[in-house]
Amino acid sequence: MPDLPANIQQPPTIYDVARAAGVSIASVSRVLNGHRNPRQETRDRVLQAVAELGFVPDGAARALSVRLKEVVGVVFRRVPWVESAEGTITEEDESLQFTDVINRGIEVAAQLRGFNLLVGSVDVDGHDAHRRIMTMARKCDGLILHDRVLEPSRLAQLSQQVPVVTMAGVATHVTANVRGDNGSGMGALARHLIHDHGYLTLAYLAGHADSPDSIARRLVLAEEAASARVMFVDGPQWQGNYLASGGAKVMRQLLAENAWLPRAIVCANDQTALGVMYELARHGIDVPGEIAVTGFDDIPVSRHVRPRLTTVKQPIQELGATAFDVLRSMIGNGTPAERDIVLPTKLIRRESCGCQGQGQSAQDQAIHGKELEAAGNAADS
Amino acid sequence: MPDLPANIQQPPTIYDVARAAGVSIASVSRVLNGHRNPRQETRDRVLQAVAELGFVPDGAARALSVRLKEVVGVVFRRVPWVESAEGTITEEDESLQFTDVINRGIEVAAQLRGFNLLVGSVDVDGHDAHRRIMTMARKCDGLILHDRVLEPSRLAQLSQQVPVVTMAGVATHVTANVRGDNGSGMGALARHLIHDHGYLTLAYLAGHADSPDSIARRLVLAEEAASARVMFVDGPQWQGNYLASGGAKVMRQLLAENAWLPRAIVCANDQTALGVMYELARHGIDVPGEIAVTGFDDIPVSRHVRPRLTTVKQPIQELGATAFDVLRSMIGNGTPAERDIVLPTKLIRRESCGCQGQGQSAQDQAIHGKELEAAGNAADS
DNA sequence: CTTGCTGCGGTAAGCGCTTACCACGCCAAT
DNA sequence: ATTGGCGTGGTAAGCGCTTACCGCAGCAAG
Repeated sequence: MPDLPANIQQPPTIYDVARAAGVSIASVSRVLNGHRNPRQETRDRVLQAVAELGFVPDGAARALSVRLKEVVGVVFRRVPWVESAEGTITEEDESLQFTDVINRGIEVAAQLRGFNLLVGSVDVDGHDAHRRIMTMARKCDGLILHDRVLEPSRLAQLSQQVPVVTMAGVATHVTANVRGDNGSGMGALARHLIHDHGYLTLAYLAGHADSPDSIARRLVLAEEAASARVMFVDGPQWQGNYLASGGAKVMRQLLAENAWLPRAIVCANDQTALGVMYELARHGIDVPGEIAVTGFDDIPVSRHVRPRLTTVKQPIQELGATAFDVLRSMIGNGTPAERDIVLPTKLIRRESCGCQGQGQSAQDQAIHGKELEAAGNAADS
Repeated sequence: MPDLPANIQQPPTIYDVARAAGVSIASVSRVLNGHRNPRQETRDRVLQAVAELGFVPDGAARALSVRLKEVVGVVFRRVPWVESAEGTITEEDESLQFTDVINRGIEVAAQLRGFNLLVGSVDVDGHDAHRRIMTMARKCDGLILHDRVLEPSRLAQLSQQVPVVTMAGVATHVTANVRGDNGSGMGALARHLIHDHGYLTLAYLAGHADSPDSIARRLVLAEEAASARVMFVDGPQWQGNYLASGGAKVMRQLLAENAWLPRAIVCANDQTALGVMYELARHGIDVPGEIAVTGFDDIPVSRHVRPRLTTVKQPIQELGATAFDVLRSMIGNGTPAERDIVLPTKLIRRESCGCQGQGQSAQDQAIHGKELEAAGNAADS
């Protein structure tokens, strides 16, 4: 059987359609773009030719002409990949997490407006990250940047290529930023730990040292602790990196040197908390009995670990969708209505803080059940 | 403070650079594309102008000119989203799974070759999926299609726009396909259950009825069962949909009508197995004590559930990377070296099949530990 | 001194679209 | 019968690049 290389031939162009329909390329274009110009009879001829040839306009040509690519880009930092003992590649963090969920939110919102999502990742060393991001920028109408993918000093340069929205960063003169409300969320969490549980010693296990989110969360926690006259510790030995490995490493270190430990460890995010719980479990330390642990974000796995993680829920999906909407509003007319968008957060009490969480537990179960059922039905249809 | 709308002005074009450097646009282009033509002195002038203006060539214009966008697309089927009782949106399946891992593999491989990844998803009803995919196709140099995003009859039409590679489908005259080796993997799993564990009754909980993977896996299992004279059941009441919800639903149904159950349930994929175990646990049925359960794929969560899931490992990451490589080879010259690429699979024995798995467990732990450590160190650097 | 290379670099065509501009024919109004 | 308006659709310019083609020096060979 001769496998015809059916794809060496180029797809039809608008000229082919025009010829087939016996009209000019202008008319073809007008029909395709829903102008009211061409009359019905012409329109039909064009449409028929389009159908017969299977014509779809080329994106690049269209983009060049209308100065709109209908593509937005998102850049995130890839977590390191490791060769495991089995010889296969596994990644440090294996669940659908903060970044991934945000990206989904972006994608869904983009689809709604006829945009597609171009994804790019930079790795830890990110030596030529700058160049790669620049190139990517010129393939898009706008860019959404996750935390730590580009030195802030480069932002101005980037944003003169395309509009830029950052996630969990800070707004600048030229870029907008979308984030969760760290203040109210962390405030509620801190008061819960201090007043409801009566914990007298708290530690903050930080995210990246320069992360605005991490800094803001630490600040609020410190303030609440101070005003309640509760002991608060942090510092270099409590420096994590937003990854489970970072949390685990900090705990391993602390445990190894037999350091003093607080009654509750407030982590910069859920990932970190997961790492902490993992390490505590390995050392036979009971959570929350001996040490309470909390997270931030409410990523999906948080309610699947034991004990289930008490955390502050961010509307992760909406964070992404909002970022897209803001970016969209910047494309075309240059300025967004608002430069610093903050979405509400909410304390989610589960067991890792010491709550019995029976009610909560039942609720989660119910949700989970309903969810499975509903999804099952939908998928069957 | 007047926030200068620094981005209403268009980014510089090659003409701006040429003017600034006092040369023609041709020379600028030549310098940027590393031709040996322009002499050092000219080259320097150009480079300086480029740096001063912050010039980066426009992707669309470049694509139009060189007939290469350096973008590949991937389309996957989004799982349904459900309004939960809390009023927030959650998705049926919350972990980084088959599709996601493949996409990462694609993205990483693409980056290596200077390509970017355009992602698009279609939802369950996918009413205008066809049009959306077509449009997307013209924004890319090639397309990778996951299972069930497009009716096979439409494949020919699509592939006359751009080269197409399918995942876990079947190769056609015009498309290539990448998949795991179902035969050897399922064969090993079946023989393990039958000979090592001595189970006498097996059921196959299918994926989508028309999925080549699911069909192939079922076939091999049935053959092994037959040749060992072991009882094998499947059928409509064992029809899942590759989702956890599907597995759970099948079990709920079976349990509700008090149906007879086999000693071991072999699931079409890990997701399904997770759903099955969830439902069995809810009914207090011990896995693997009363019923053994196995999966397929070895997605990351498989080794984090209790009991840990015995499964057949597919090189998921490589599946994606391979798909990209094949697609890349089809871009430009029309035909891939091979149309049906199959990657090896491997039986992974954990506890859900009835193995004690202490050794395996220790190994997993070790890997996990090493992984965390290595990742932590890498991230710190 | 002419001829023929060779290295540089400018001119312009073209990639596949969209759309401003205009030509044309038709009909109502003068 | 001439004119002006309007609906229709063709012509061509332009989007921002790459590159084929060619002209022009400079220099070695005849």
